[in-house]
Amino acid sequence: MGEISSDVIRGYNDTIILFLLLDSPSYGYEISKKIKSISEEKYLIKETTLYSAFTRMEKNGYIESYTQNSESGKKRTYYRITDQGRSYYREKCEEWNLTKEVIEHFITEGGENGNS
Amino acid sequence: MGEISSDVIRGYNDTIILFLLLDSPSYGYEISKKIKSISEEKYLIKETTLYSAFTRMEKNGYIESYTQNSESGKKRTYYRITDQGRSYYREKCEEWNLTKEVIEHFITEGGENGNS
DNA sequence: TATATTTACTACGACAGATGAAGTACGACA
DNA sequence: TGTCGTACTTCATCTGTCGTAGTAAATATA
Repeated sequence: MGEISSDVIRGYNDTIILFLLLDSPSYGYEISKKIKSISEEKYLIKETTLYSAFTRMEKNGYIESYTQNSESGKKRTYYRITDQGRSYYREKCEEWNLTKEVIEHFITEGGENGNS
Repeated sequence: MGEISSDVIRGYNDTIILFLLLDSPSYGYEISKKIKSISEEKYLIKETTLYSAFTRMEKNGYIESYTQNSESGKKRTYYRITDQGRSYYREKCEEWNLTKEVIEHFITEGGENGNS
């Protein structure tokens, strides 16, 4: 079920969100649904986590917001990735590869290794 | 240099420490040196992070401490992993594999993908 | 012998990101 | 009429990390 602890993902929520903005602007609800489906239900981002990430990233210049009415007339806040956001995303991808390598030195695969 | 951000490692410091206790008890200073060398200088855990992890994990029952004098007569606090600690470690290894899979859905390798 | 460095911690306060709880508001559907 | 889905916002709390600082003994260097 929801096996993934938040402390693990913590450093990557911004990256995940930016990934979903690479091709076109989007908004909170849509992004949360996409995270759910792309992760095959394995990661469900919390609403508060998502919206506070938007605020933070807009402050940092990684995304820009604008409001637009949906078909039904209801207003939505859309987010668009900036050039800064794109380069931050690229950095995080590189960092991920490094981090992965480092952590795997401390992980044992089968779960063997435990006595003597 | 120190490319790895703490938010990424955050969920894995405990796991890293437990890994280093799997085979034999150890103490703070030794563990920090081992993390440095095993990670090929890519990850240097902060002293405060390390010692607060000890406190937390002892409270959680993952490790036990005892003091022992080193050859020189200086006292050290050693930590020994418990059975609970071993099973927690195993869980975290499994969680890692899942997390890795999930995050990689949102990472683009070459850094391509950026315009339309 | 005097000093610097390494070893081996502890205490404290600050901060950032994640979260739970709660509330708002509109449209669709039954 | 009421519930569900969409689309958020506000607020207060928690946890882990980190900077700063201090202690103290052992070892290396001058």
